[in-house]
Amino acid sequence: MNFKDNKPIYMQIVDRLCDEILSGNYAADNRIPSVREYAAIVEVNANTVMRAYDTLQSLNIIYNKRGIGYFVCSEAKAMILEQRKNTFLNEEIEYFFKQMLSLDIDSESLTQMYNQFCNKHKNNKQ
Amino acid sequence: MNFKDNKPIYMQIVDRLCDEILSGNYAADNRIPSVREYAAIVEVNANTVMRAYDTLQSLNIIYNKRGIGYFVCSEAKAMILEQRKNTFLNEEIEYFFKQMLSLDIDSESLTQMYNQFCNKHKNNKQ
Amino acid sequence: MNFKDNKPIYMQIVDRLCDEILSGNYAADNRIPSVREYAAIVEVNANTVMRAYDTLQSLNIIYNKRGIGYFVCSEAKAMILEQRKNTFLNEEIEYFFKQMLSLDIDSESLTQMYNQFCNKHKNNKQ
Amino acid sequence: MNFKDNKPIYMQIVDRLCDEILSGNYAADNRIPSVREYAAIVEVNANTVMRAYDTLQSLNIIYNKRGIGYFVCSEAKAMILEQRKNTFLNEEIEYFFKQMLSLDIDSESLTQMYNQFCNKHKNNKQ
DNA sequence: GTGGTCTAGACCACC
DNA sequence: GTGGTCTAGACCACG
Repeated sequence: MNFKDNKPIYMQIVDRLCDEILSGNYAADNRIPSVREYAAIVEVNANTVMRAYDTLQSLNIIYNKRGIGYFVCSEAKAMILEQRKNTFLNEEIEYFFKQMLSLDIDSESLTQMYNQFCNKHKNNKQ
Repeated sequence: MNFKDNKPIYMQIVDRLCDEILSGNYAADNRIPSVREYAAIVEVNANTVMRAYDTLQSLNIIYNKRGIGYFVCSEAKAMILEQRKNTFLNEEIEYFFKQMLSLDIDSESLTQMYNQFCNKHKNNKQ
Repeated sequence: MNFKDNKPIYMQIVDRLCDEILSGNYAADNRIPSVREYAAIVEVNANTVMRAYDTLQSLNIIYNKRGIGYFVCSEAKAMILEQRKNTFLNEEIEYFFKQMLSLDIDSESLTQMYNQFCNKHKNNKQ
Repeated sequence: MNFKDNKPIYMQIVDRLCDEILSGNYAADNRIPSVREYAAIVEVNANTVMRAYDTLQSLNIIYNKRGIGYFVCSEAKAMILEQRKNTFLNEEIEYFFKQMLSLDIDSESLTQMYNQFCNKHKNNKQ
């Protein structure tokens, strides 16, 4: 896995696991790979994965069965979306709008760009 | 000044100075406050402000007259806008649209939120 | 069975078996369930139950007849009570009293809470 | 510092720091020792102290000023007491009462023991 | 100087 | 086998 270096690796692992859960790759109440397995997958130290799992656990996205492993919470998807929605609405959107103002981009051109983006995205999927 | 946790303080100072330049608070070829003065204003270590000034200088937004102080470049506004436009269009907007997609926010509600934001912003200025 | 997180599962099984012996559920010199049976009852790995039985054996609370099963020692109840009394008086009570002091809980409210607890406990038994 | 081994070291550091805050050793809005300093004091790896500080921060007992250090929250004492009261009332007291029941200790003898404990404690302080 | 992240490797309790 | 804790040491961004 390729990590960006503007964000801690363990947070990028958190993001990745969340994506995998949202995509249905790891379903509710299913076991996710062990710390060591996942460390091998993403080619990272086990401690770093442990920290990611720790974070996810404190966010109620995964839970631990002692001696067995980590499992996806039944409400994981909802938790992830809620989590993301919160930071999006509370932090990201304001900064984004400020940028639009200072760059003099009005809502019409924004809508236009968004539609373009959606179309491109659709085509990529097909 | 209140700093956010997700961004280095010196970068937030850079942003703030850019905003002040754009707003006309510091005009082209005028002197901006000394490092120490500005450090007092924003209540921050002088080294941190120094680093912000350094950054601004390397972006051709301010320049230094040794022994006198820092001055706003004549093309500062243009530089800032170009700078912002680049990172906005190349990096931020894509991430932002992805978030919208995954959070199921359509362009109408986005437009709505933007209009709200603009109104709030106007009122704050008055 | 619901296990708490702050104590090894096998110790919680030890506690539970002791409670069952004290309550007369398993009488002296009677056979207790096989490791596998008990593992099924409490929904736990057989190894974990094995470890609990091991512990109980080393405490002279149960004994093993090879090929037949585990049996309650004749002095089991006495052993359990002695055991508990020891750790209670030597370790737990001091910590408990310290907490009360630091949390400013006086003996009157403690008595009150205890009476409440006893009433609740009675009702549960009925 | 002597650590017990029935509890993770970093949690014992958390406890110790809380005690020091309660005792007034570290007052509200004052800086506590740096991670490395504290590691030297308690003779432990810096990572372990870092983890303790992390925990305390997530409990709103200390906060971080970037590049400067950790500081005691203004409401730290209240947070600690609330925290401790919660675990005491929710977890410890029930176990304690169960022990009393099974050991046939009534509330009178408990009160007696508590008074003894308090007297001993007073004498130690004098 | 500060914290923060990461690695490598070890040891342990527990399941 | 699992996670959890700890150490030692490194590197880095930040103030």
